[in-house]
Amino acid sequence: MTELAVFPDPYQGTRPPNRRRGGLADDVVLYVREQILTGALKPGTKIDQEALAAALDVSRSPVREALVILGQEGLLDLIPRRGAVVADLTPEDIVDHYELFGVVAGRAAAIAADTLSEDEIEQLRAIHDRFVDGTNDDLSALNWAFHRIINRSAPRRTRWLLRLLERSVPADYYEFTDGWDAQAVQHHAAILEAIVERNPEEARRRMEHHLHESGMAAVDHLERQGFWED
Amino acid sequence: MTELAVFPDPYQGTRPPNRRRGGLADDVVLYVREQILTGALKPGTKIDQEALAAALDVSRSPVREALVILGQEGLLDLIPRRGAVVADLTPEDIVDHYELFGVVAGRAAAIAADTLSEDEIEQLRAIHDRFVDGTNDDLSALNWAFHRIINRSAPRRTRWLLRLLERSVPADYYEFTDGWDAQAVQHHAAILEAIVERNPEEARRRMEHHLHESGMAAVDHLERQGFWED
DNA sequence: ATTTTTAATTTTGTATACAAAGGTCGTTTG
DNA sequence: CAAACGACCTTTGTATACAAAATTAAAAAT
Repeated sequence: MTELAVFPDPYQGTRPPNRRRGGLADDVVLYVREQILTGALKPGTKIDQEALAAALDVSRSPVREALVILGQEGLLDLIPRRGAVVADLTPEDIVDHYELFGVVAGRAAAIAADTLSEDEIEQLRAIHDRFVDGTNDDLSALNWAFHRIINRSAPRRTRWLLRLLERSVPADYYEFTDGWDAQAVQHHAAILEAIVERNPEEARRRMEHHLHESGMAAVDHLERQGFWED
Repeated sequence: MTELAVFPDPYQGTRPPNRRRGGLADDVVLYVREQILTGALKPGTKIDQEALAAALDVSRSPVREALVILGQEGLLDLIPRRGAVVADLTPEDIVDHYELFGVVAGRAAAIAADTLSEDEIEQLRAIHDRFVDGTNDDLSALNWAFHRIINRSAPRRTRWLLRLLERSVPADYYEFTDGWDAQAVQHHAAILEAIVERNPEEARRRMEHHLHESGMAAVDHLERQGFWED
């Protein structure tokens, strides 16, 4: 409709024809979140509900639900009666976010050191070995699997928060570039060791350190990608 | 409409006549959240959108947005195509939640010990003094003010998470009953002391301890209130 | 009598319609 | 010329309408 291509609409008709898992709102969330986290949508940009709906070929109902979700995630500022605006996402925000991620994931790691069964620790080691090897598999998937085993030992509310923190930050976009994967291997090895030794406090410290460094890597990568240009 | 009074509708016509701050969705969120956190709505209860809309005399549009928000807060489970159900909220969940609150507020306290100005520390002491006194003011408000000074020294994302964690848990309902206020005074004094001494790690530890004990008090109080009866 | 099938009903998800607040732009007035 | 006002247009928030999935009830079959 409008010639201002805020939503270039690469998804036109791309949605799987018949089968649909969640609702349309989920699609909208995924789309807008990606736009924000890749830097396509800059902070301060106003979200035009109508335009977004048109771009994704849905009505404003699912769009509005999506905006509410992204607002809760802190990616959008929802100002009553005047719409949604892309929230600021400064380097400080990223660092802070990963620091929070650190204290929560650290808690999970401490619990894991206390409660993981020998069998689960063995699984963890197996995944880590393939991670060290690095040639065979998708590193991102292995990284995810490693953290998953640790995190699922945490109680429900902690898992809930970890999922929330995981979603609302650039992740897949930066991981395993440059020498980061080598760093991550080191970190994972140290965490695994602390868990094997049943040392919760050390596991916590090392997980916090891991996430701290992840935050630095993320900021670094985003800067190089020109995320904060213009 | 229906004789099954799932939503007894005490709010009928109670909304301020003309002035409205947020949207209707906020009202619905407040209402349902209160119902859940006071135990009026038990875990597993299905939320009937139509009935809720009728009870609050709004349409389903704001109701659906409210349900999305409460889903994000973890108070409701939203199952696609089959609606919203009140999420489980076991003693373990409460304890876990306060533990998370602890690590995040602990981070804020550590930052406060590092960065609060002398002037802000003086404000903190003043509020604490009135808190100790206890006779003049609303303890709940003073408690809030105390934590607010500490929390606002934290970076943006941390403040965001603290707000989220604050909302989605029983708080006002239990605080300052029995001997809890005496406990809280002790805790606050210890935290203040660590901040005055510019000792971040001690401030963090004491804040974590404070929130840990708060969680215990919350569970204790909820149990006595019959929150988990039936 | 119990289970399976199928038709009817309810309830959700999505689209559309409408009212009101917000923003825009030109005009007026100091 | 700048600030203030006002008519017009846009966008949001809310209500309603409609289609499809899910649930319930009834009927049929084992």
